[in-house]
Amino acid sequence: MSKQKKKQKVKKPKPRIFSGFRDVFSEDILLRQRMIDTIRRVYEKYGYLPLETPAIEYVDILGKFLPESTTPQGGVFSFRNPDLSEKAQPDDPNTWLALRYDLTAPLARVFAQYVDIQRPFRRYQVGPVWRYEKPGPGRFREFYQFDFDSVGTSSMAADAEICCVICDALAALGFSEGEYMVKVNNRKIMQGVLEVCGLADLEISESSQAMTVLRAIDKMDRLGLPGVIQLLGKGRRDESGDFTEGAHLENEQIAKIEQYLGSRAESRDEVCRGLFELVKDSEVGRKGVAELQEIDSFLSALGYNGKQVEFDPTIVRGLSYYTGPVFEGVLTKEIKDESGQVKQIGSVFGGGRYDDLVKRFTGQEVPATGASIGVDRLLEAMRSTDNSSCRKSTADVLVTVMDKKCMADYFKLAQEIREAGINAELYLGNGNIGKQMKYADKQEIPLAIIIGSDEFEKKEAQVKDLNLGRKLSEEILDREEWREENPAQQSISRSELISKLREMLG
RNA sequence: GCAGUUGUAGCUCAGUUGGUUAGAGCGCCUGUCUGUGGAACAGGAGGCCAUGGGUUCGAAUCCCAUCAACUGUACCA
Repeated sequence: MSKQKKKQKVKKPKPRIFSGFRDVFSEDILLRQRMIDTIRRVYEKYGYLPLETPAIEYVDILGKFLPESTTPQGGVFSFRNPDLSEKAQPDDPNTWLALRYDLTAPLARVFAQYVDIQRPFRRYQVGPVWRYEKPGPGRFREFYQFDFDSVGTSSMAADAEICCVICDALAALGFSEGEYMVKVNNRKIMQGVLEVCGLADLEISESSQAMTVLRAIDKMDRLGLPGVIQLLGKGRRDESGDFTEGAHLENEQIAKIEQYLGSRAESRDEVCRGLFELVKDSEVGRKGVAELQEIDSFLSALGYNGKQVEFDPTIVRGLSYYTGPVFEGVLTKEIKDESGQVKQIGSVFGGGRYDDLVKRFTGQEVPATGASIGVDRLLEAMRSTDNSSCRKSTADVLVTVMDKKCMADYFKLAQEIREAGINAELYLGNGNIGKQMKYADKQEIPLAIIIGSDEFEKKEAQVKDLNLGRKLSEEILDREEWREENPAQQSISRSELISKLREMLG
């Protein structure tokens, strides 16, 4: 007795899940799978090859390309290497492991590690990455990225190609021209602008004024020009009363940057000309403009117009390792969220040129460029815009069980249907026929087959179109009517069953 | 990280100036309906009122702490 009491006192684990992580169910997975397949076909059309790398890397592999960063430990899930005893050398670089937080750093490692890889090396990779940061709506600590990169080429053709691939991928997903846009900028131009403003005390370091300026520009889409100008000057107080310290620029400098941010124009060429005027006194700046012009020439030759790819000086793309052109694939379509508020989806692709990433391993210059898609975000966008007509179930047909003694026959029928290339599920539960219909309805299985003793005798089968029935039921008020009409159901001889199923499934 | 708001059923929320047995809608299960989904009607299950401490004769309600969520902001490789 007392033993039992003790047993009951043992705490049962509460089912729960760590913040920022989630369970994903069939509906979402099926949709994601389909999306990934579509994008993969585009990547492969351009000749990219698949690569897989492990979820866990040594911390220094991921980390230290940001020389003075207060990260990475902050944003990374890291833990002790269990192979090493705690007494082992404390500064052994193998001591700490971490979950990868993107797919680019591991790519650089692979390239540095396998020296004999044929260059240029073009690969795509999809998989989960992990970041230890505050989760928000549509922002998780574990999420999928789908990258493609060209390593070992400094040609602007590679960068132009990245833009093409992003366009093609979004088009393949069903977004039409005008619903998406690739925005391109160049880090060299930004550096040129900073130089022209007399902020050339780069190397850009974590807390420098130049850095604060870039951060401010990066907020353009959210705060708009007035907010950015506040941040360039003294600072900005937000709705909650929190104050963000500004960059304390002189009015003259702010004016220059304002001019820079305003240098948008109808055509890419025009943007380039405007930017050139602005940074012509800076060597890097001129180089950056030249790069953009080269990209423009390729894109124009291929027929990618200004509605698909535009040059946008407000694009910053974080403060990361980018050294040249940077890209952002945005969805311009507006969506409504649950509360009916109109929202912009915004950026779904991001990337750029990172010529120094491999160098930190080998010392060798290995230019590279690429982009990454935020799979979950794009998925969310597709769900709320439209074009995801994915159901929860993989089965096209549910074979119901009327008479359990005939289970073998039902089983055989299901097999027969499968052999004809149609996904068929045999009902394996205990419910009566009503339960089984309900099951098919809830699972969103489009068709159900009913065979009882009558049908066995006549060599027939009842086939019910659940989707059609659901529609018809809206007009039926009375139970009797509902039952007698048996909506959307028909008798079909066994010999014609398969072809009829095919026909009904379209 | 900082600031504000909020934690009551699976979900969305009521819950009086502290008062005895904690409420609704939706969803779920069962039946009306023994070979047919929906609707309708009837019934049922489901709560340590986030957690821990205080104040009080008495706390979902008041106070403190912790945790979590949401919003803004910062950071974002």
